[in-house]
Amino acid sequence: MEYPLVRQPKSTQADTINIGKRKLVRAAAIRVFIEDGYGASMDRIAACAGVAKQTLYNQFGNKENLFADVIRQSVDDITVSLGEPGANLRSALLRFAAAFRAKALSPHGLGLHRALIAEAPRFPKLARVVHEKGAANARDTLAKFFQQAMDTGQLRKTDSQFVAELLLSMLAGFERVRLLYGVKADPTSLNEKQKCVAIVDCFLDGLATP
Amino acid sequence: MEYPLVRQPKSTQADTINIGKRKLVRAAAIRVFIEDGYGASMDRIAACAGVAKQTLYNQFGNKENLFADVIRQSVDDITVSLGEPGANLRSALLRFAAAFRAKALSPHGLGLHRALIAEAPRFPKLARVVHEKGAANARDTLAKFFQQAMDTGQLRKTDSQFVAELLLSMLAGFERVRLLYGVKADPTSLNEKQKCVAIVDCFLDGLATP
DNA sequence: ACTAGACTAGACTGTCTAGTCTAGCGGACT
DNA sequence: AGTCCGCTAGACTAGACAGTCTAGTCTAGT
Repeated sequence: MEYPLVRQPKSTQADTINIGKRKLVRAAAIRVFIEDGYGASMDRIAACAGVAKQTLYNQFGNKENLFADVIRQSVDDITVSLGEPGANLRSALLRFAAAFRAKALSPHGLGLHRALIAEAPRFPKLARVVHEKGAANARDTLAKFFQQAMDTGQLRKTDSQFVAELLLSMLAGFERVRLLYGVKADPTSLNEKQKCVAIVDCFLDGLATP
Repeated sequence: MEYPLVRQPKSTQADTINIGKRKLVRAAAIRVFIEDGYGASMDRIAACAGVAKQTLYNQFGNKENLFADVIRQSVDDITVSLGEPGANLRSALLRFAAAFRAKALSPHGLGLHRALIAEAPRFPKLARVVHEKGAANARDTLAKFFQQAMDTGQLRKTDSQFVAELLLSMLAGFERVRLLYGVKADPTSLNEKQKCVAIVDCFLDGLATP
């Protein structure tokens, strides 16, 4: 049984459509979809939003739209900023590493990832868009950053797109899979910060100028 | 519409239960589950196996059992062998890299991965077992290998479990995600073999003795 | 020939869920 | 006051699907 997060202040909107309700529905939907995937029922989302089911349909038309809206919405929040390339390469990467891992390995990030992987065959366009706005975008930003570092001789010259992918893989590869499989045990002796350092240093040593 | 892979030779078993049918069902089920995930209907699996639905229930009791059986079955085939550690570290890793990527990035491997990630919350025990027999097993094998290499001074001493995870991440991190999201385009300029070499060399440089 | 038991095709049941519909409520504007 | 319109609660429809059941077929062993 699900209970509403917030009991709306009775609605006081003059607009043709109540924007407050829309936000309420979105918040509930993201919660429920992340928890249960696309299989979650509209009844449950409505209950969880503290709203009549009809309101879901008034606002979003159908389930696909609601899912797409909610997913697109939350991908915007996922992009991770990267400092300026010049100053200190290593410390910029360390900051990025920590921020990226925090998002990718959070329950929210994992739930989104799971739901989308599961439904990618059903919603190929949505999946592509999310990948472009999320992972591919992060890769391209990193790649540009690395390209500059290569041009200024801070890194060995090589395919910048590929090494960007490599760093992202190292930051959220095996461990993300482990968490997606629901396995808690981490046989590693390192804490979060040590992992970031180890990854970034391994990466930089591998890419050092000869 | 689905058509049977093989039209059974009419069944000629005296056993209480027809083993030929069992194999037929398993083969169809793995195909269909990999394609559609756990949501695939029993009717479709039966049609695809060229078998009556009742036979599925005779053989496996219910859908959960069939799914678990089929998944467990196909994880056994996924383990990748690793040569002896002594001889040539780099070439052993290169062989491993190619074999691992071939399995992890194949449509079969990806389908299995997708189905399991989607259903991990519903089947936590199954997910844990698969992770242990698959990824965790590969990691432990690699870790043992690296530990020996560290003991003999071929690699810098560090947490062998962690670096094993790191290599696996590099081999199937970003790219696996891209494929799971159904994105075909690879902006990278490297071919499969070049990727293996680049990954292994980056890894070895990062782990080189000082 | 007869029997046992696994198989088949397909009808059937119960449940679940997306989506619709209806009746009534209560602000907000005229 | 009266109308508009989004809201609510909940009944309802239609379709999908797991799982069961039935009637009848085929094969092996006796």
